[in-house]
Amino acid sequence: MTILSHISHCEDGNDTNNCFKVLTDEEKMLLENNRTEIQFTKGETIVKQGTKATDILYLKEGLVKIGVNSGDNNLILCVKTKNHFIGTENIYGYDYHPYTVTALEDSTICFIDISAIRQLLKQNHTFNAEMYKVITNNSLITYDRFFSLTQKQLHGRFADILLCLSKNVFRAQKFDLPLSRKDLAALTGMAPESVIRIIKDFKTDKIIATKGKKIEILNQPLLEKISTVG
Amino acid sequence: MTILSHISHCEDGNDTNNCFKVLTDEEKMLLENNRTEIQFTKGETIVKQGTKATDILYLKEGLVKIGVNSGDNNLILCVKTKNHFIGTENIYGYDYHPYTVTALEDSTICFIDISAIRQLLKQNHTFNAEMYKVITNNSLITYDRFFSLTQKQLHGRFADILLCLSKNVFRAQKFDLPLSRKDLAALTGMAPESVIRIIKDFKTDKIIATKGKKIEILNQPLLEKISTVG
DNA sequence: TATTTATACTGATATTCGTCATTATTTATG
DNA sequence: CATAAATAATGACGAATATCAGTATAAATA
Repeated sequence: MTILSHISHCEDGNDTNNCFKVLTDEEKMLLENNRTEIQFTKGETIVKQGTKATDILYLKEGLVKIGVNSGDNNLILCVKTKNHFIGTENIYGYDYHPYTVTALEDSTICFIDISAIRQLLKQNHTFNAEMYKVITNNSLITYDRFFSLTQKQLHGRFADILLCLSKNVFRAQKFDLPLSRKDLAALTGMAPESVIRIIKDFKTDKIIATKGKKIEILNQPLLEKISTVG
Repeated sequence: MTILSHISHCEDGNDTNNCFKVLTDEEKMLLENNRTEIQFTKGETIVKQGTKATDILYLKEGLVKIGVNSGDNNLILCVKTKNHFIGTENIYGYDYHPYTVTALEDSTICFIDISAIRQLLKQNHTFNAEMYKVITNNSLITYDRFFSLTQKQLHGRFADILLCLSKNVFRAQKFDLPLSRKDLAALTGMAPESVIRIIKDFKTDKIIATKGKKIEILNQPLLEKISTVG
């Protein structure tokens, strides 16, 4: 399903990163004193592209989409699950949010002051190394999606997203889809009508089954094949 | 031309990074003792996707392409100019080259031992911060290209690449194009025939002029407009 | 619960773009 | 220098996919 071995198409909701584990109690307190925890309800905008970044985000609970928009064009770079950092681009070098983050489910976000993050990166090299891993993983996921969306056609792209949602985001064959058809379109770089048609195709071929917002993967091997064939 | 203010579509060949400037003499020696400088001629593969990474690359002189391939599909993620790091994904977290690096012009590459880089990141936080900037910039460029290739159609995509080559890579209205039509196709996510047709279109509209490998931008404002309109 | 509004779906049509086959031109090689 | 090989260019065609217009369904709101 992917060009990069080991690297999946999107974030993994259960494999938490090790960033916090490597901190001393004192360092944890520093973090604690420099963060604000805020609840967002489904649909709410968490940060908006172009605004000044003063914090690094940590998704404690929930699910969000990372989107880039310009005019009518809409692109969802990726979907982030709980226990992931968001906005690591703003740690050093760029002071504005490069994308819009929106809650797909009710979510709990920690806003961590950038200066606190910098302090920790400076004083705890293991934390620093873990942060590199987080950022590197982001890059690899982006390359993989870049490849998928530019080199595969509709069915392959949609197979990629379905596999990612099933394997990494929900870790189940059957799950509630929190994304609208329009979201799925922005995530796969196609028109919403195309999304609908592909879902229909996959249903007639017994690859998936849907009922309301529920979606179930019936034939994963075939989906994998569609993904690789493109 | 881009969704992210300040951020251009590709690397800038003249704005060198500050990574080395912030090192002490002793640290520079550490680097000196842990690097190997190798010459590559045009067309040579510098590192190959999937192979084990033991070094971080620094392009001292020349021009390279960063490509991802799988089967027949070919994608050029970006073009890197001199004075840029390559393979920062391998600093921590991932031990294999995620892409193939190929020389577009005769190039001089420094292979820097990863452990030396890690040592410097650990002991010199300013160097560390500069490395974050390098990596962040890479991410932003990738997002921008991601957007271009998935949201714009052929003419818009090709305008983006032309503007990038002119403004950032060669810093001239007129330059020798070191990329084949096939390369340009892989860079813009289209068929080589489409590249040829668009070049023809741009020539009939007096937007560009070509002569052999030389290419000249005649109407940059219009090119910018084509880029934004998509 | 009725009414509006947003989302999902469908079919017909148009367009963009890739593929294929062929020829010209450049570059590499004996 | 001649020949082969790679690259570039062109036109005809077809496939993939977007757009549009319309309907059905679900969700939000009065």
